[in-house]
Amino acid sequence: MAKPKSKPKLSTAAARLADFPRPLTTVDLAIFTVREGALQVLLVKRPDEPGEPHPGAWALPGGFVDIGRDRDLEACARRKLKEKTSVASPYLEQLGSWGGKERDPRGWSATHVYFALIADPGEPLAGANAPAAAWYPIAGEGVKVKLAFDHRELLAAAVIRLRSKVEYTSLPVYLLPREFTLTELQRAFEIVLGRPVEKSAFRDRIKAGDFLEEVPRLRTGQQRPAQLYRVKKLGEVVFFPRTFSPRKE
Amino acid sequence: MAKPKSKPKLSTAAARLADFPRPLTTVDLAIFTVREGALQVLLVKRPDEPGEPHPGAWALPGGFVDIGRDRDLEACARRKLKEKTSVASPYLEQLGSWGGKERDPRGWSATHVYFALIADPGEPLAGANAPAAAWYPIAGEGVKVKLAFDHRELLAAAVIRLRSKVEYTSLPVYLLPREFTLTELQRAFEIVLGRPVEKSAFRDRIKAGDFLEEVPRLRTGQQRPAQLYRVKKLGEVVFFPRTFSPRKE
DNA sequence: ATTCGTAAGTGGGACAGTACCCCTATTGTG
DNA sequence: CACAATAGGGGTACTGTCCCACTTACGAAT
Repeated sequence: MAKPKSKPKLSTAAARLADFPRPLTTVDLAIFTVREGALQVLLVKRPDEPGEPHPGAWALPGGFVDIGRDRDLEACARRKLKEKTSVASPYLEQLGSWGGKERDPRGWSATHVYFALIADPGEPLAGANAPAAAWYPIAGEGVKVKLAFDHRELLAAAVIRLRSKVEYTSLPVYLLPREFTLTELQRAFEIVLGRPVEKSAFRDRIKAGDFLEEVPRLRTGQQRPAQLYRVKKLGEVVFFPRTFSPRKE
Repeated sequence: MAKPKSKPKLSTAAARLADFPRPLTTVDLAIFTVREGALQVLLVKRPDEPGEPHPGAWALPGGFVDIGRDRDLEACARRKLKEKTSVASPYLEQLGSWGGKERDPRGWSATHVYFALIADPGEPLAGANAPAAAWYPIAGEGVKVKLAFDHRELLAAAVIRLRSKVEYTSLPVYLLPREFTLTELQRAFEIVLGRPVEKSAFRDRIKAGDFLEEVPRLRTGQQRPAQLYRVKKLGEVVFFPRTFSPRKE
């Protein structure tokens, strides 16, 4: 099974364990929101200290798993999300894992990548010992700045997964505040998908999904007020039976 | 970011690294095929040696990442797949990762789970130093035997992912030999989905997907011979615009 | 007070895709 | 010649997109 063949046979399992140097283990996060009419991702600046790889470069927030504090990978991801945004994310999903010899100069490493959707919390807080953080708009499948490690690849995978799931799920509700209008929700879909969406078809779809409830308030503005809605069960994701607009294109 | 707060500040990144004990890192595989009219998964028997957890229990095949031999996680998965089935899998996909304090008695561990689809290779080879292996039919979301570690959960996730993707992709072609008839392919869909599929609708769907080519041979039998087909591009997976049978049920 | 502009929200009809059912033809075996 | 399974065609019904038009509700301008 997992026995190194070039070495003499060892008699105890404990001794065999020692034959396998352990990879570095990290968790990274792709945290998305909709800000200023664009899909944006939260990036942090790598520390500028001796021995740190990619000093000063932008990267996805994340870091080493702390086997003392983190009971499991998701708890680790939630901890880091909280540290970065002070937001208890309504939506957190594992994207996958990337591991290999070359991706970190400090050695063979494996990272577990999660992606989170949150409502725009405003400018990221740059506390005293908090590293510099900033929202970057998504352009294509990534951002315009260079990213540390293989984070360009991780981010691209996250963007692709997000876009593809938005085609057939209700995910974008978690990019908005708890309460929103149908038009705002439609804009969120359009921003993620990067194309316009038919109003009638969109509203039919949402109605058929039956995952929103009216809240007894209105969004007032210059024109006719809009009904406010929110998801019935926070965290719930509805799968539609068809992809979004098969007729287009 | 990932700095333990209870300890004195260290001056070098290398020293900080040492503060993070590394989790055990493994790769596990859910290898599926269609055998004897059922969806089946390959299991191996855990070694019966001192110090080994869950001795003699059935488990998903897998083992420690070998950072000397495996350039990355997928290579590690392919190596283990090859060792177990001597099959170069046409389809291998990462399912996700599970990590936590409790899942392995040897300590905090993280496993990277892949699932593979292969054509029925017959009985698994029980070589000299190869552990006992066997195909088990899937019942519900798992198998009837108890599994080691948290493998029941991993397998359930794999089965759910497989079933759900079969609703809108061409995946089952990789559960069959390279060449097959449309009826055999339909049976494969039905076996995975666990429900009958309309013949006309099925054939329309396959034709619309346009991923099969005729091979100039026929499957002869007791009746009218059937046209043999195979996928045009090995490894390709087609996504249909709708889930399989929204009208039913 | 009336009019105007704008965005919200509703509704109908054409159209495409396809699930579903039924029927027929084909082509081997016994 | 009957049988069995493959292959394929036709027709209906239903779903959901897409397009267009219309009404509603508010603030602002006149």
